[in-house]
Amino acid sequence: MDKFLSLKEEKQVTIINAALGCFGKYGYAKASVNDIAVLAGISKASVFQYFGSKKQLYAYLLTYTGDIIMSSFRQADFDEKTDLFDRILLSSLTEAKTLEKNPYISQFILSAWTETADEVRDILTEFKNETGKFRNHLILRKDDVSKFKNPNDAETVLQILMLMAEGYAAHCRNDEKTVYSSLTDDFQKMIAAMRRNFYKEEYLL
Amino acid sequence: MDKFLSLKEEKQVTIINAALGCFGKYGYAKASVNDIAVLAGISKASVFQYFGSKKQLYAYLLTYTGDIIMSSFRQADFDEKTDLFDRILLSSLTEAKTLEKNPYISQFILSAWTETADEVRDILTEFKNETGKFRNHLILRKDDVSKFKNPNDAETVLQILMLMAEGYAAHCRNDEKTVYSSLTDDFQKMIAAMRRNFYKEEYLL
DNA sequence: AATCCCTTGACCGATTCGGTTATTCATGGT
DNA sequence: ACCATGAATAACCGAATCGGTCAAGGGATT
Repeated sequence: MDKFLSLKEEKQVTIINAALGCFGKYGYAKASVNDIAVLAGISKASVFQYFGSKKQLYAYLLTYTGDIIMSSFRQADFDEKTDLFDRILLSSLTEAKTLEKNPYISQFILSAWTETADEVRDILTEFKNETGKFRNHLILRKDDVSKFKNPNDAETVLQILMLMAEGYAAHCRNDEKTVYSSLTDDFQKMIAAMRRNFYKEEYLL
Repeated sequence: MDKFLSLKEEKQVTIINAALGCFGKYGYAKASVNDIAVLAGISKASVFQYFGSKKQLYAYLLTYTGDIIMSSFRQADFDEKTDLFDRILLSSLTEAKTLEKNPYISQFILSAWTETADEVRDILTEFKNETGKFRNHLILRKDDVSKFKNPNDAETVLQILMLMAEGYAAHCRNDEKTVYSSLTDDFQKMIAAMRRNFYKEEYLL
């Protein structure tokens, strides 16, 4: 795989995105190496030259995406943000930025979690153990609840935001032409409106 | 295809769901007739016995799902509901009921809209023309806006609800074990909370 | 012009593709 | 008990595609 790493970065990104897209869309079994090669604009033989085998390519993508997710979550320190909406917003912005550079990462990871192909079962269990513990940042804290006009709404709002995030991700994935930044602006606007209407006035600053 | 229609309904549903799931998940080219047969618990030869060819099966599914969508939308008359939240809720309930009976319909239709296989291009354009005009029911009306404490929030709330619906659909699709009715309860709770916090008090009854 | 390395068209055996056919199986009438 | 009949499928077909290999180009560098 050092063969692959010595390529110029732009070509690497093209190939990686092609592979992420194919595996993410079709799953391991149905995604053929030829599909990936054609989508990346190179020959099938080159893919094997770079990665050795289909399984090794898949394994590389797992560690690649795993590293990106980890580092982007480490970089944005959630513990500093003490407000529920701020944490939600920061999480979304982080994810949007990652997606902008590499649009197929979330799709790939999502498919990896439901992948059942025997050939990659071993490396998948390893991957799941490593990354299974991220995303505990969005829990509802005690001091969040008290800010709501009606404290019972806190749990409901969290569910709303979760659903929105899912829909947002699905939306991004389906529409490649979408400019992420503008969508993110809309998302910020929505969250601001929610906070403005659900919070007690003294917490609106 | 009369061969297929003379089967007992339960078996029909099983086969249809298997086919919808495979086509929806993989797309026309990658979904093989064998996949569908195995998933439905029948032999591949039977599929050809029932539908003649892969393309004819796909065409049947298009009209099948198209009819279901149309009739379920006709049945729930949206024009009678004059409130934005009521219309959203009714739309969601209708969709949830349809999904409960046939979980893969939305996935199939979604994939059909991005299908590019040459072999089914002709029947797809026909299908898109027929069904392209439904779903204009969720437009924001003039009398909705005035109910908001801040009229500017109306547009934002509509976007939030759209995102939630997308996330809701994605959620339903990924988690088969989910009891739809309970999820629908949660959804109702969320919408109620939104209305309670965004509307002027005189519209809360 | 000889060397080197990267890329790829052509090819391999094996599998799977959409589709067909001949056999098996269940069932009901006699 | 027997057979006739229709439904379901195992076995099969040629063609295409699968993951993977390899030797023949092609473009630099010396």
